[in-house]
Amino acid sequence: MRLLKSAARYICMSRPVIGERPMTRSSRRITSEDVARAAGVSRTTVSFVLNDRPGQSIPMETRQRVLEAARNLGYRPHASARTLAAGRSDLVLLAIPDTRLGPATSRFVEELAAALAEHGLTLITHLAGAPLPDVCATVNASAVVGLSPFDAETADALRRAGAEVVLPLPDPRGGVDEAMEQVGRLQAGHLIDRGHRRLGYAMPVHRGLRAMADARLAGVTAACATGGIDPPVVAELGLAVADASRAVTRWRAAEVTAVCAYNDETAIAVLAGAHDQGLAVPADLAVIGVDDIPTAKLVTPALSTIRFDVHEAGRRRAEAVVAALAGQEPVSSPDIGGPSVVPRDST
Amino acid sequence: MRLLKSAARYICMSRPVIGERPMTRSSRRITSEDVARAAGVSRTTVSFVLNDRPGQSIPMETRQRVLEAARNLGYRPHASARTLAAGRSDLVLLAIPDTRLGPATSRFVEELAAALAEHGLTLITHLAGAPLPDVCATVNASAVVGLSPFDAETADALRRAGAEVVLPLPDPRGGVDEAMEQVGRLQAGHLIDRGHRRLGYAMPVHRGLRAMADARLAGVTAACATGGIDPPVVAELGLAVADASRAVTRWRAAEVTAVCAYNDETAIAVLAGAHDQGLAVPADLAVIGVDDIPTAKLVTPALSTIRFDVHEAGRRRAEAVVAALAGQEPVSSPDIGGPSVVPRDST
DNA sequence: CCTTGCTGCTAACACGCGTTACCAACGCGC
DNA sequence: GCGCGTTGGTAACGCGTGTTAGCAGCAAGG
Repeated sequence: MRLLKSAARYICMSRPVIGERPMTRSSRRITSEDVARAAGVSRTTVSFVLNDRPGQSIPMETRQRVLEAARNLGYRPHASARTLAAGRSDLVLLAIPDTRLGPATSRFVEELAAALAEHGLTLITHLAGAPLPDVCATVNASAVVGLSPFDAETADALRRAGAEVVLPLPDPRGGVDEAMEQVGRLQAGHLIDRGHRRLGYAMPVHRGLRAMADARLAGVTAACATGGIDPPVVAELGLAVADASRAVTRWRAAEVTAVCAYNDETAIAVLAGAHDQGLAVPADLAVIGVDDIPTAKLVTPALSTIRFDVHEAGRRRAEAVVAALAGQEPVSSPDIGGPSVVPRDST
Repeated sequence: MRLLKSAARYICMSRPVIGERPMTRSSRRITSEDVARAAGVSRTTVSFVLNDRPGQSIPMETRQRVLEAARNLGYRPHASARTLAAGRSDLVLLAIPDTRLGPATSRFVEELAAALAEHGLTLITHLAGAPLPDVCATVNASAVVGLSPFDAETADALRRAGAEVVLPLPDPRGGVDEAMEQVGRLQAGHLIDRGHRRLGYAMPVHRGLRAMADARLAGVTAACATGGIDPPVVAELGLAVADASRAVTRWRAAEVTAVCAYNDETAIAVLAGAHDQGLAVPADLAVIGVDDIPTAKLVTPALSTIRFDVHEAGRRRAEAVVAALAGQEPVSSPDIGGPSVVPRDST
């Protein structure tokens, strides 16, 4: 029987199929049948033991025999077969937007992956290339997680592609991301506390960042309203000295004394612009960024910024995913956790 | 028959299985059988048409009918089933090491993903969390790609986990990465060209970067030998002003006039250290980094650096993967393509 | 007439696993 | 003896697909 099978495979192999390679080493995969044979039980029993199926009465002695056989043989269940049979995969897909991802993101990913792993889930990240729903379908992800809320259309496409859980869900209130707004509020609040009465906002030109930038700007605007001052003077700039210099000129003309930047890179561009215009930071113009990238404390003057508690954030997001997979459907989008101001020399 | 099947599923659904959610919307997946029924042919024919199987004579009319049915129904083949049946997946796993990934990496990923997609392969990236071989087994990746060569042990584990292709392979010559060495040579060559006769090397403390840093340092050392000067004075530093300041003191004591930094972030730290010591760059100390991160041109003075041609590199790497999957086993590790010097104000 | 070959298609198996229905053995109460 | 529950397991089906062997139908050649 087994002989027949491998004969068939051999014939198959000998045909010049495109992309087919002769199986030189590790000729055959170790399946649960091998484990069963080695332990002297049936495949079903192996499955029961390895999956710790509750409600089954399997004596400790048999259990040990199976586990040992599996370990000795180096058995690893075939994920696709498992997915196919169970109708669900252990994969969580993290969609990272078309933006330059910084160290904050990277740490968030690590936390998320670790927290999901504790629940037997595997995190896969997707940066670019194939459209998200396609990738989702290809890997049979049971959950898709984004860094900021998906729009309704994308969320729907992902659902159709087989994802059971999509987080964060589009915000039904109108798409403003609460956590990002909070970041903007912290930036502006810090500057207002230091006595600034006229703020600027440094907006990135990159289109992919627009949604997040708008949310942060909304927070800045809100804080200005709360503090009783005018909304910020918005200027767009790319990561170039010339751009930044132009923006600084505009702000000076509007009597702006402090600038909230979309992120630390943009903030560093503003620093360069101020330097180009011969302005002193923070005396002539204060600047605050977001992210606390490693270079933030290395530039001159050291950059004030907003830091996220990514540890907490990753863990919370993971819990939300697990809860949603367990059936608690309407989990609200968990916020990026505890942003806080890191005051340095630029404000 | 079909009725029976869905009845059975209903019963299954009604049990309170852990993590099982009632199928509210999109009750059933669209399978190739649905397409077959809609087109009035057998499932086999559908498979032949959709996979464009050569050597089958299927009239254009039938072909069109099948394609149209598939399109109308929004059919998407179930990846796990496909993988299970074919014994091979369309997934390529990109392992990104435990290092802060910069924009250069991000662009490389985009290129790689696009190039692989042209061959019907899907790129998945893995940043951290579960051990790489486990992830590889979980997604049934048919190829695993790293940013720098794997060590022999890891490569072996990946093979055992089911990966058919692992790139770049461990270098049999002794583990020095040719491309990384080339980067170091360019850095040192540039400085020697400018007349410097005594170089320093800024080594990151982060352990995960050590292998790559050693390779780059080897390149610098080689260039020094070629130029007939002493090997570089190596100093370790973290991304903090105090660290960098100490390193700069050491270099000054050794009469170093120019420093090659592991990457741009480290280089910016060196700039901060020089500033802290009241030194002028490049007059007292020249500095060159690697990566050309966006902030490199924004700091004062603008940082000289090495830029990769990531477009070319991603494409070449993708071709190597495709070739290896097609059976050409001994593909040598393709180099990161065309690094070049970007001279700015810091040298 | 029979053979041969081609066209267009299908039945049936295999992939590796989770799951259900069922079974043998045993002990216990009647 | 019979019924019944528990323990410790197994045979068999289904998941959705790729692949192969094979089968009608038809035409051409002998």
